[in-house]
Amino acid sequence: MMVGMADTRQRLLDGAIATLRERGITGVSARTIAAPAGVNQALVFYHFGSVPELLKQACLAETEARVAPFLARMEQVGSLRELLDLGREIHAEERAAGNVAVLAQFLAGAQADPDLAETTAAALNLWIGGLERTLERLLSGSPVAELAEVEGLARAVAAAFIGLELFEGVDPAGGRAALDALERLAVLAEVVDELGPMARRALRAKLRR
Amino acid sequence: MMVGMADTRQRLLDGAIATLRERGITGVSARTIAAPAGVNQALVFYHFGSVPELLKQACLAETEARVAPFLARMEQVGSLRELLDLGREIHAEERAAGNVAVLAQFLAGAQADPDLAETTAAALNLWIGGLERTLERLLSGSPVAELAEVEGLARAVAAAFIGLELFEGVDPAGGRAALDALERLAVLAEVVDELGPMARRALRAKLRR
DNA sequence: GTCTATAACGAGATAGAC
DNA sequence: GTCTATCTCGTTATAGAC
Repeated sequence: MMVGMADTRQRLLDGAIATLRERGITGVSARTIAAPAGVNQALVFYHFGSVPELLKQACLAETEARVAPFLARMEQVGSLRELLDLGREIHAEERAAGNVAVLAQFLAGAQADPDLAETTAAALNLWIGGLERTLERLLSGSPVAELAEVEGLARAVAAAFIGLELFEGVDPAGGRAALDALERLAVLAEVVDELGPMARRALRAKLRR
Repeated sequence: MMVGMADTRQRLLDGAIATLRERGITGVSARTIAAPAGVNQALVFYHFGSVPELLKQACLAETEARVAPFLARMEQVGSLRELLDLGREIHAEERAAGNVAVLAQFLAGAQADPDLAETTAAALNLWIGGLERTLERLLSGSPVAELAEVEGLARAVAAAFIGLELFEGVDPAGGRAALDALERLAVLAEVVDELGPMARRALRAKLRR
């Protein structure tokens, strides 16, 4: 009855994520999803109608589950340095869980599939929204906020995460070096954030040039 | 004779890129490549042995062709601001040509294909190598070089480009906002680069904290 | 070198037994 | 709800005519 169905649905959602993680977007099919879920291939169509539809639901469900615990923690962050630390932690955890890689696969698949693109954008916005609210709060009155719009900053960080994750997949050592460099540059924002009024005026003058 | 072969080989290489650009990594097959090339599907196997092998050769050939003209211009760049301008230009041109998007598709496909991963890393290194040499030259003696390793910086920039390109595919407006924010932040590096000795010491002290 | 034809297989999707 | 069986199609890859 209901239990079996909910269970199978969830197993298929999990199987979709697992397959995406291990075989990439090119390795996804009703059969390769059903195998790790331990159910029959036909159930993909019974429960979801089509493989793309299953992928879309898996994308949203998985991202919602992953993002929720971090949203709460973002709200308690009190400084850019703390946010950077949380970012490091998120990256490590999501990397270990293979989740950013999954989002990257969705992103690649979405390039030629407008329907999947919409869903992927919605999933990414779960991360971006939290990041945006946090940055808005932390940067109010900061010269960093004068430098760049918060909406753009949040999206740039998310996009850079995705790019780094993909790059790490083809060059792990290079990916680590890149992440390290980005983190060091991010500290610059913190330094600017703490500038005194005089230094701010000097910075503004330099930037206007 | 030889002419026909070289011609067909090239048409298949071009067809592979075109298909990748228009239909994404999931839309690639011997048939979808042969169609825009205007040749028979069997020739993929005659000339390249397999579809993945064709993809690998197309990846390298295309990237080499695209990167060459920019390498020469990188060597003539004399400041970070000029490099930033060149970067903007590269982004616009490559975006119009759909080429960063193609690299992104390779990158996604490479996540589950070690063979393609190696080729993709090699292709990316064509870009990264030029960027690295330019940064090395521009940043020698600059405080930015103390802040982060050049190798990491070059890879971070490349990875961020890729991520931005993918993100732009699912959210064009958001992608533009992100690119804008990144460019503004990059100006920070230029400002730091031009700091006087006293300001440098202050920055170092802050960073050490 | 290029084509047609075809073999062998995996894909999405449905019908129907249970 | 879940399975087996099956249909149809697209895929890789090869054989052989030209």
